[in-house]
Amino acid sequence: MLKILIAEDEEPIANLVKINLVKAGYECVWACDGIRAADYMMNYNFDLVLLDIMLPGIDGYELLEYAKKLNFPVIFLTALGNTDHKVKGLRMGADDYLPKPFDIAELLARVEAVLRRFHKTGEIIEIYDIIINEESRSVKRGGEEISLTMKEFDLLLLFARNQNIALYRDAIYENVWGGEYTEQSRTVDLHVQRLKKKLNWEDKIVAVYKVGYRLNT
Amino acid sequence: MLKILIAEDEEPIANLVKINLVKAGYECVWACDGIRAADYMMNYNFDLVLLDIMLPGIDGYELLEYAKKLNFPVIFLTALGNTDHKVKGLRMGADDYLPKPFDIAELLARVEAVLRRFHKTGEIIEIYDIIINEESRSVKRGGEEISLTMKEFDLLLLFARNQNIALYRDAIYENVWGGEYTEQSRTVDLHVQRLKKKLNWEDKIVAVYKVGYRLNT
DNA sequence: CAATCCTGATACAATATGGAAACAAAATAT
DNA sequence: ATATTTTGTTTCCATATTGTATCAGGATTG
Repeated sequence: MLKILIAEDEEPIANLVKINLVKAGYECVWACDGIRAADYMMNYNFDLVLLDIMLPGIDGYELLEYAKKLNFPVIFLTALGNTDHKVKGLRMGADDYLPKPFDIAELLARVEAVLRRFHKTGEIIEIYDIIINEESRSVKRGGEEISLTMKEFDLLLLFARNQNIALYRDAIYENVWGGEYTEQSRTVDLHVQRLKKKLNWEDKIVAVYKVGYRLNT
Repeated sequence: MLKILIAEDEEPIANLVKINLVKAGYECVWACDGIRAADYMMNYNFDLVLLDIMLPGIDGYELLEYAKKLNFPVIFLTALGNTDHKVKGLRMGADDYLPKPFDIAELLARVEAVLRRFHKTGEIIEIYDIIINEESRSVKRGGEEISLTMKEFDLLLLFARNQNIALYRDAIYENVWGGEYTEQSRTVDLHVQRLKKKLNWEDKIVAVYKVGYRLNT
């Protein structure tokens, strides 16, 4: 799930933002001053930072610089009409800004736009203790990469997208291999077995008699 | 020189914008209606399009779509307060918007920001202990310059902009070399190897079997 | 419960791939 | 013009991957 840091001192605004972002499916953390914001950035990984430029504690521009150094995209919030702030912020590498008071629909649109721009939206699927990253074609368990071959990865992706659904062999074959499935080929079986072994999922991907396989979650 | 298309029917506004952009060092072309704008886009290459959404001739959203298809970044101009337009435009892939009447300083800042975002202008990227300076086309590690050839640098830039993403060989080839990728060419592999060796990144740029390569960060 | 049909496991063969080195061609500098 | 650097092709080779064959053990069905 995508994680957003809200650095904003006015609690009502922060709450409004948080409620709407959570509703839209993001995980939110609120920092009510500059110190806390810096602290969070130091210790956690965020996909986006919403930064009020007039924050008590630390200068907003310093925080902006810090966020950029950590490669967090930043949308900063500022009072309407204060062109100086807008301009300076954008010059310093903020990825967007939002003038207060803002429209929630606009906030969401901008958040989405920035996340898309930063490739944060590529599909990432978590199943049990495994994280599948489609863009990087990598699979990790507790930070450790599990090396899969191309077919194995495609197969896993198929299962991940069809959890708890019994997949027919011919469907699997056509999805992963692309050609026509011939009855007596054991290719699918073999690859499923190899995948199961690599992931230690002997009990999670199960054979469905006369049909194919299913990933239980 | 960077080339900007101004699609705007009100001549005074168009002029104001043009004068200021030219002063800032951009080359400008003015299109006073949708037909002309589409015509220009078809025949010339722009680094940015400023698009008034309420243009006579062709629907602004259609033009937006067309510009995105041609990979031109778009900032669209709209009357203040019209959130619907803002949101719809951003959702449709506009890269920014500017509410009219706008401040010239803000216009310039947004233009710069979008151009920067689209790599139309110099950029500095840090990865591990390496600093990549796009403008000077130099790469440094702890103050020491690492001398890369042109292709190596372009390749590194591509990886730097797509960290943790598995890049297909054909995509790499088309990005760096520009032509059509032929299956049996080992050019990409060779240059990746040379780059890895020069940077001591044997473990950071990894081969993704049957796909291409990926820079892990 | 037995006959039959699946699936799991293993071994092995074939194939494709990426790393490395050598070399040739083209571009650039001297 | 010559030397040097950069770029791209070719070739070889170890190795990863993929697919087939085979057999043994289970599940299913009547």
